Amino acid sequence: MPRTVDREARRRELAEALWRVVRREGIDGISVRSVAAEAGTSAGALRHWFATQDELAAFSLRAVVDRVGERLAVSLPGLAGVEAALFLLEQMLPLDEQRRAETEVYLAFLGRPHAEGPLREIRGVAEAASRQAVAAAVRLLAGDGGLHPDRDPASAVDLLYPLVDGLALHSTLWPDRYPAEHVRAVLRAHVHALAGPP
Amino acid sequence: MPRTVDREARRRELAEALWRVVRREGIDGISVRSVAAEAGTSAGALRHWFATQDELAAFSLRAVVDRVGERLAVSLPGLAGVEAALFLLEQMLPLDEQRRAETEVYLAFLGRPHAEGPLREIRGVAEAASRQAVAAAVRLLAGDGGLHPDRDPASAVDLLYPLVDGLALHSTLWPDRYPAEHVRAVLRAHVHALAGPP
DNA sequence: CCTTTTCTAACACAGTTGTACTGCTATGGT
DNA sequence: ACCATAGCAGTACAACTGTGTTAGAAAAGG
Repeated sequence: MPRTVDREARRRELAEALWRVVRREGIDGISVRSVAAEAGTSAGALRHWFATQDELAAFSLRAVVDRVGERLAVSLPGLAGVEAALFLLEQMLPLDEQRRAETEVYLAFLGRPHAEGPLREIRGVAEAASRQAVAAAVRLLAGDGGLHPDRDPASAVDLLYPLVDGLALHSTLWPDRYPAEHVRAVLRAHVHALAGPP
Repeated sequence: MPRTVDREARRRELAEALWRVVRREGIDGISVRSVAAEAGTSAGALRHWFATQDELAAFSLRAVVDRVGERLAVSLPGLAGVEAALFLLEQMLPLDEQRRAETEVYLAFLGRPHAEGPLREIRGVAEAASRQAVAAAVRLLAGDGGLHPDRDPASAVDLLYPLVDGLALHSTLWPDRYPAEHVRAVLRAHVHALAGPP
């Protein structure tokens, strides 16, 4: 048998090259050739792994979404109540280099609101997952006295969810004005306030 | 002298053609030819008004930002306190067709966080203006008993500002899941809550 | 060592892109 | 009436794009 390569790992590797191009040059910077060069290979080789450019883009975006999803699915490291909820929410914020990369790439793919096709579908999944993660965080709060009994969990999610994405957006676009500590502080302040009466 | 055209109006007209292309096909849909066709003219004519594509893009984005800015600067129509604050904040949300168009176009230009040049500068101005508008809204609240004395105005802005942009983001990307009424309701609920103790 | 499979590079090609340039048209001042 | 010129269309061109095609290299089994 001929040489064999870990197929999934290879595709992931090429997707990461696309991420780097997107972060450096924006979504317009993506081309079969530029991504191939970034990955240290050729356009022909890239085509061996992804039949079309759209397939590469879809795979790359899905890889980002999956990575965040995996972090969200992991059991919380011995935390409970408010701390557990914050841990969960912070998985969706650009608080370190890895999460910043994820947010930037994801943002780059948002420029076409009405887009159709696989990319739109992936975004739809990501959106639903994000909202569910926020809902899970609110449930963690509610189960541990972190949510005041007079507060409606659904309303708490309605506010917390856009707040999280808004913070992610600002911190990604203006990391100097809205650094990780600021994002974390605003989030913590609000989550702690949820323990009080409305 | 030869025939003369309202130069600024003509440029604005072409910018609006670019908006339509961006909304229909996304930021990638922009090309000298596609925008010219959308405006019912030729690529050569477009070049007569904008030396380069970047100049056209910058002018178009600035036009969006200016339009929102003008609405924010207009004196409030006989409102005060909470209602005035809400009116101000709602100018930045995609609550009708015009504002939805603005938000979509602006979002389309956000895909390159680290971008440099005029586009980045315009975005910087828009970001600062948005934040100041939110701060103005909070001041309106504070001056009319809409902000509880135990609340810190700066903290209120720190939360309200990303909330507004997060709502705008969600409503633009998922108008079906987050329609105008939902956005308005979440915003009103939070602003009214600011009158209570923290 | 040799065969077979997998992988890669290189080239080909048609289409699109931004920009430049040329010349035509119509208009307002003289 | 005349014509200088703003406005515009059309063409040209080099660069780059995505996608095919083809031939060769690399590696694991016999």
